[in-house]
Amino acid sequence: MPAASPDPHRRSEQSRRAILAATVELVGDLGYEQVSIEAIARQAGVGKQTIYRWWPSKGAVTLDALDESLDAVVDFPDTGDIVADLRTQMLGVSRLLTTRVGRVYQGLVAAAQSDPRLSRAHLDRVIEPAVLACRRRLATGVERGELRADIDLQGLIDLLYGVIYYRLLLHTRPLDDDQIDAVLEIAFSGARPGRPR
Amino acid sequence: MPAASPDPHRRSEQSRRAILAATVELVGDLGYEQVSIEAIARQAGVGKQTIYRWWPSKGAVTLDALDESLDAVVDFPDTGDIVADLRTQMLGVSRLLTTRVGRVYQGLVAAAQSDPRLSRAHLDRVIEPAVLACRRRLATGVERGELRADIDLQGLIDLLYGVIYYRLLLHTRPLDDDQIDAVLEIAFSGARPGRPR
Amino acid sequence: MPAASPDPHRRSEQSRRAILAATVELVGDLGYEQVSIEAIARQAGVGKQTIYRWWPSKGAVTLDALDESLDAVVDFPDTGDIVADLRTQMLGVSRLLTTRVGRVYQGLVAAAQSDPRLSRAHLDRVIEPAVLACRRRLATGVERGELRADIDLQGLIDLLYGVIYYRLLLHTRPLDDDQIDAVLEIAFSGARPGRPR
Amino acid sequence: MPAASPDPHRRSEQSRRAILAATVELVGDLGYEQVSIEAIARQAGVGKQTIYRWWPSKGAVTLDALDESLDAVVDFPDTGDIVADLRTQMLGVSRLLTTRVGRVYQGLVAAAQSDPRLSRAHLDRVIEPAVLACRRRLATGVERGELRADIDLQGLIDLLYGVIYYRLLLHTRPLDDDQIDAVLEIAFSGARPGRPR
DNA sequence: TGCTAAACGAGACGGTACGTCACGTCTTTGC
DNA sequence: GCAAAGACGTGACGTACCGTCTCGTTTAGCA
Repeated sequence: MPAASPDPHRRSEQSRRAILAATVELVGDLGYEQVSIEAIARQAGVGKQTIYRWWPSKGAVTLDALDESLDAVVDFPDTGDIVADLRTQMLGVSRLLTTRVGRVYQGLVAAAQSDPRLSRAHLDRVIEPAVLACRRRLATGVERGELRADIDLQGLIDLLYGVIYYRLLLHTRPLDDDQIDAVLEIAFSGARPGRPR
Repeated sequence: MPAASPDPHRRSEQSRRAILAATVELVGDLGYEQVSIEAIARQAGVGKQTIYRWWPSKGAVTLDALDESLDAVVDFPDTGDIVADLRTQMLGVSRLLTTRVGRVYQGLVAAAQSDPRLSRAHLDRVIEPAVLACRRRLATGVERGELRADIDLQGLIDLLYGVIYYRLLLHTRPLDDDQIDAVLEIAFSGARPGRPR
Repeated sequence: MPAASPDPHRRSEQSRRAILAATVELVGDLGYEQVSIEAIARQAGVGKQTIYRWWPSKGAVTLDALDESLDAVVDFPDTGDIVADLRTQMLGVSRLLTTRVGRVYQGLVAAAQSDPRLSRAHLDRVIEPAVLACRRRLATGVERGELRADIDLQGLIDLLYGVIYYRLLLHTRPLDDDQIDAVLEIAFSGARPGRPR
Repeated sequence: MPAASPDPHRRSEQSRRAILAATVELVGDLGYEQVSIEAIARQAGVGKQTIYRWWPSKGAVTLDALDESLDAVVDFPDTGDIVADLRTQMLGVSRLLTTRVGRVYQGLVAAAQSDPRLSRAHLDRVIEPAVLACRRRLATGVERGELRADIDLQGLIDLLYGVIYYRLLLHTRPLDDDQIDAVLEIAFSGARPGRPR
């Protein structure tokens, strides 16, 4: 397979990396609002124009910076036990959000509140792939009879991931193991009494 | 008994109202980031210093402005049917967040991402009272045998309200009736098959 | 002749003194521009309104504060030697302007540059009385034959006091004894050669 | 010979000119105190930062603005008649100070009262060159025997220019022809009687 | 001696300008 | 011809004072 042909006056990969790294570092350490594009350029040893040339806004840089840190988490395991697999994945996400990546993500969501294009990009590039992967895993669970066939998959996904966002954005601490268990217990067994377990 | 001595130089209620009203209007119309304190002062016909005298930041003004719009929603009905009552309340919240108040709330949460004191105030003044009211209503449901006695109430609350935040902050449209039904169905009956309904 | 009717609720002499004293102290120490009316009120332990009630501007307060420090200097001695008497008086003025009073005076003149009413008041209350006193002493000198009868008295006064202002306002150090002698030598004997001394 | 390395990012001559022109216009028309840096920036069509980048204060801008208007006046004619030449120059200065330049100069001196660095700059860039030029012309007069050899040149200069400052800063009208003649008469022939003319 | 009205301290108010920071654009120089 | 450097016009930041306007609280003179 031949290498993709590079642009003749191609952008500097080195600058790109430096910018994204500086973004993660600064936003992770100081918080999104406290970081200016000028500061990122300074930290990355790059001219401001080089940022403006390739990204429309600080939020867009942040999204790109985040993107590379998030790839791993989208994968869903499939051990045959749907609840255990969800627990594994949710725990992974919760833990990742405990690190600097969490601060960056908080910043991204904050920025997206006032920037529809950024919000759109966030949905397209982060949320939708994750939801799709989750939905596929849940569908497998339905096929195998682990889940009720009439379940509203979107509702289930919203329920499970809503908790994580709620915790992240309200700055209550991320879910720990027990809390994830409690949430999964309710989601899969229901809150009403009388169900045989 | 002498009358309590009133403050000699008390703050102007008229200015306070004008500032909060201007904040709701501007943030609701233009979005949080697009609104400056100068614009709020201008719109309210007030000096900037009058804002800075009484609030530490734009976020704090926003929280106060929101506070007054939110009082109604905290109340939980008690008709004897816990699921129906939750549906009523969640629908009320979802609908309120469809209005300008929703934009204001998005702004508040965004601001709180970079301002720990504001985040704290948000939790204390908005989240905690709402959660408490919800918990009380759920506790009543447990007493009446409508809910499993061993349920994790906090987990249930996180689950239900997490969905709302998830929708609000990701700018997917707020929950409609059917979606609320689907969420409640899962939360109260569980996703696993085999439960008699 | 009936006594002037005093105000029934007359102004506080104590406050007046405190304000003028605070003005001399602050302006003398920090410089005119660096002192605000709020600072004077603070320093004097007085409400702002008490200043605004009695003076139209900071410059007016400064003029009043100065006025009391300047009374002594207007007096001209008359020992029979016009040059010696002028030397005595000019030296007194120059020395006074070395103290805090000098800084206050600099402030007054600066303020008067942008405030015609203040400039007018300065002329009427400070300059004119001093010039008048000087002119009277010079007239005596003319009568006694110490001065040429055809001399332009105003020109002579301008010349002598112009030097003092020039030094004060350009912040070159005030005239010392020798410099005053040199100036008087020129003014009274002329710069052209050939005059018998 | 290698070219001197030019600054890579040099300042805009156009903005500099616009700022100085706006300063002369505004200060000349409205008075120094009445003009803010914001107004100068507005009038010049320039950002405030561009002023603050290159000047430390309004006074410094004013000094630069003045500087260019003052170059012509420093020159002393030399017709061989020292008194006539001084009359020519003093009249030129007095007339210049009747124009907008006079208002600007009043503002500069006022500002210098509270700003030692500005005062220093004023002395170095305006006063000293003028005094030097005057001293040179007077020295020529001494050499030619027009002036007494033992005259105190600095005292004579202070005397002559003190009058002009006195008039300018006290807002009595600038010297006219006759007044300059009177002053020169005294300075060069003295106030005492008996001198042959 | 108690009443009344001004002057008082305090300080909130609507404003203007301050001097700083960051924005996003533009231009110049160097690799 | 992209990248660094950084000046530019713009505009918001948060602060300091402006001069005006209440507030209660002295404090005098008149009753």
